[in-house]
Amino acid sequence: MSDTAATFRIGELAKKADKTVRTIHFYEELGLLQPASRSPGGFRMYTNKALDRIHWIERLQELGFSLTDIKQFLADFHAHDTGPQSMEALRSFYAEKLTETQSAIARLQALEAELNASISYLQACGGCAVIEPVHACAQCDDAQHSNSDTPRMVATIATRPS
Amino acid sequence: MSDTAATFRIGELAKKADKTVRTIHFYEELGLLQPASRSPGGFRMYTNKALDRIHWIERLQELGFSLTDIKQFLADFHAHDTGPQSMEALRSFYAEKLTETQSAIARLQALEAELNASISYLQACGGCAVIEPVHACAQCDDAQHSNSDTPRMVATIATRPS
DNA sequence: CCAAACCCTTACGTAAACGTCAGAGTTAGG
DNA sequence: CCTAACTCTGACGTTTACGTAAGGGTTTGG
Repeated sequence: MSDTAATFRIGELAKKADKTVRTIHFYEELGLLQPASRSPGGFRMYTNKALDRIHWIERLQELGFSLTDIKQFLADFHAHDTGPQSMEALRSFYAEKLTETQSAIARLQALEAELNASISYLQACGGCAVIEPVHACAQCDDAQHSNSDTPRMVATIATRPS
Repeated sequence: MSDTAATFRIGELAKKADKTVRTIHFYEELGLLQPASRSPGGFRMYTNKALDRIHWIERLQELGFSLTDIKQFLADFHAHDTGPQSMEALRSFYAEKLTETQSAIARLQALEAELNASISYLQACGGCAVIEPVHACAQCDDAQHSNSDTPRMVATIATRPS
């Protein structure tokens, strides 16, 4: 964990987090991230905790959360004030996303399979199916691809502009 | 494949495809889908090929394509006019997305693992870590979770609003 | 103390993928 | 032929996650 208590300004935080200054401002507007303090002149000062927070936000975004989802969660989280309640909020928040993530993985794997099928089909065939219906394909009218198993992702696109 | 040559109006297509009429209009604006014909009065008339096309678009969207990506591809595709060239365009289009899909799967699996770790951590601990630093946790200061292996997705959120 | 490099707030701009009227014409059933 | 249900073409609205610029102050190295 990032643990030195030094503070720095927004530009440096932006660099460390690989985000723009505007993005950090924006997170603050949404209530996702507060500076640890302000300089005498009004500059936002951050510690490394802000960096952790940004990384956390990034992860949640990768999981498919919108920033407003995250904002909502933070509200819920700080609403209950006892530890176990908050932890339960966090746990169920994660649990819900876990199942969504798992089904997302399953969907992508199905699509991966379809892509593989389409690609090898296209490699086997000389391009015939793309323009003409499969049965008009002369050079590869064999077991490689019978009339019936043209991958949908190939068959559909094969039709010329209607 | 959908193969009856009957034609129908946009509302029916919308129902079959589970899209709104506006969405279909929008696809047409982008050049992704043309009606097979128009009625004497100017209504768009579609065949089942339109349905296939919509399903194809859906799949590509699931793969992370934007509609303008798809539009771009269709342009490329119809630009070459020989079969093999078009099929090569299609194949490389799919091939590129295949690798992206595979790394997307990998990323999601990593996140899945993190979520699992966080969830079981939160279940083992009574919620202590959420409010106080882990070492202040009284009831579960054992091997279950030592100071060092708090999942980042738990540790980060654990800090109260700065 | 002076200038370059930062930072402040305010506010309008952008792209994607549609949603939502509005006002008018078209079809299908009775 | 009449009406309800459907469709047409604009055209402006919406959300998300920032980008971009304007017109200022603030810090810091020399």
